[in-house]
Amino acid sequence: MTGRFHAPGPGPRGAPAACRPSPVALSSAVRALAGAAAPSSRYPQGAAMAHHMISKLLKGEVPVGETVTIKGWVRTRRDSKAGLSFINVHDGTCFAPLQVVAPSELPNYATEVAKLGAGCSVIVTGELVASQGQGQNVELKAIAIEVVGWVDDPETYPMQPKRHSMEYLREVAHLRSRTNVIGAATRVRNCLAQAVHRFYHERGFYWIHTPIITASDCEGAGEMFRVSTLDLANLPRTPDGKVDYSQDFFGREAFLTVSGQLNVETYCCALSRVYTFGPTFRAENSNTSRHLSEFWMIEPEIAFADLKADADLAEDFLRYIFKAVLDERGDDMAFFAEHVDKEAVSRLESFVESSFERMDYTQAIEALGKAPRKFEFPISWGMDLQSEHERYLCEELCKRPVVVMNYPKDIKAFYMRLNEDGRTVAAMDVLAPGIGEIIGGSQREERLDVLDARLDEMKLPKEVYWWYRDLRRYGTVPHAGFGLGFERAVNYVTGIANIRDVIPYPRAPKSAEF
RNA sequence: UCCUCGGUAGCUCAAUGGUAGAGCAUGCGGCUGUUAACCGCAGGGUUGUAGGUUCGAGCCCUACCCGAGGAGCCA
Repeated sequence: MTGRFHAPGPGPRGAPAACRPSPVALSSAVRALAGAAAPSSRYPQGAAMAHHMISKLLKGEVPVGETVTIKGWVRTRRDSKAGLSFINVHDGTCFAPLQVVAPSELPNYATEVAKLGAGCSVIVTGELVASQGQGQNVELKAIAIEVVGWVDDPETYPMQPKRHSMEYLREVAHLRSRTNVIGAATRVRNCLAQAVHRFYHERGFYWIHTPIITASDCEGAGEMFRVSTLDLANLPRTPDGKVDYSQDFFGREAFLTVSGQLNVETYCCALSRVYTFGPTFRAENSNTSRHLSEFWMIEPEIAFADLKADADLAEDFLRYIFKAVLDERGDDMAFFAEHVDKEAVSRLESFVESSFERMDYTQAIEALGKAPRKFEFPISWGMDLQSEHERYLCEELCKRPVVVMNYPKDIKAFYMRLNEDGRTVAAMDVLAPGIGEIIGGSQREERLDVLDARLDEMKLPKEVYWWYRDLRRYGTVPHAGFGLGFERAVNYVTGIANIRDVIPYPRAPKSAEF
């Protein structure tokens, strides 16, 4: 792979350096031209931003006739013997590239422009004009094209102007961000993340930065990654032969967090409405299209709230962030609908207009019993739902997201609130078509005696939960929350099937090259 | 981790146990206000790795590596 990290310079068939115009001289001319047309803003514009984003040009924010400068990467070049070339340049600010029309009169046309190919970086100054061709409203009639970086060996440049498989793109993760599909997924992901913060900010929630390193493994959600500075080849031992963690960095065992929930509960019971949004780590050996070893999770927690309020919040929340994508990323969503998943846009549109189906676990079991099809695993009350059952509920029975509530206590975590019936807890899962469980949440057990009884029942040590129990001793309140797997939400929105394609650098078992 | 399927040119894929091919990409030429342009020519291969069976293996067998789909765990 190191062979692909070439020093910048002309390609083997590119122009020799002596033939090229001085980049310094051209750059200053370009800056002077661009400065006059710089977009206005109430915030200062740095010199580095003294050029135009392609998104603004295509949106018509700059009038035709203006002289503008763009900076970006070449997608394709088509030559016309009428004495010009068409160069599609993208800069990531929107889905579409801008078509640059390069006349053969350019001083570096034969030596450089005619040799441009996919991946080359360029700075183009020219006049914004109405397009004579189909497919775009405006195009850039080039006055000067500066080649900033050549593609060292076009024959082995991994990105071609064609459809690549998602599996292949994963192998070139450092370059796949230049493709249509990953670029679109990146913009949608950002749109969702911004909408998450906006949603909570508008409702008076505080973003709590819960710790990434946790010093106890009492979080109870599966395998954890150990954090240690001990020398693995020479571990300190206690007299009875065990590893002596008192000599480790934190003086005790430490791990990467699998959830911010327990920590954020303490802030909830003081600031009322809080949420976390950060990375989460699971060391499970999961090889599926829905699991990552490192993923991002959003965990709101609300005080003086029950399970219904929790489900209401989940619904409002998802509707809000999906609406944001429809409002802000129509270009990218149109691409997903055309090339990735036909339903991508219509699914979101119906999502923001309709409510979730809600049913109790007990009702779900009944519905599954009446299902006009056979399941590989028969289901009965007290069992956890299998993937096939969840899929049936949301994909076939309801054909939209379903909130399943009030599960048997024996299949759920210790902190979930025990219901009046004594055999179920106030837990909920939101199941989305094609994804499965996208949200898991619950009302928390706020009664100390009931919590203690649950800890005993599940043989969990009370000592390590001392601070969590304190919340129930000092001014306890009913509270509830949930966790949304951020990447699963991006999968759902874009229609991209594999979770490894909606995060820049996926971490999974045997997979962390980049 | 388990089950199933797969790995052939830069990419996507063909090839009855008998000479390893196409499209796209790349290079060169032609043509054209073009739109993943089009036409022609050319270069490009230790068939995932290591063994084995056979006169002969891309194809059959064994092990391993990697990937995909499904399952479990979960978000």
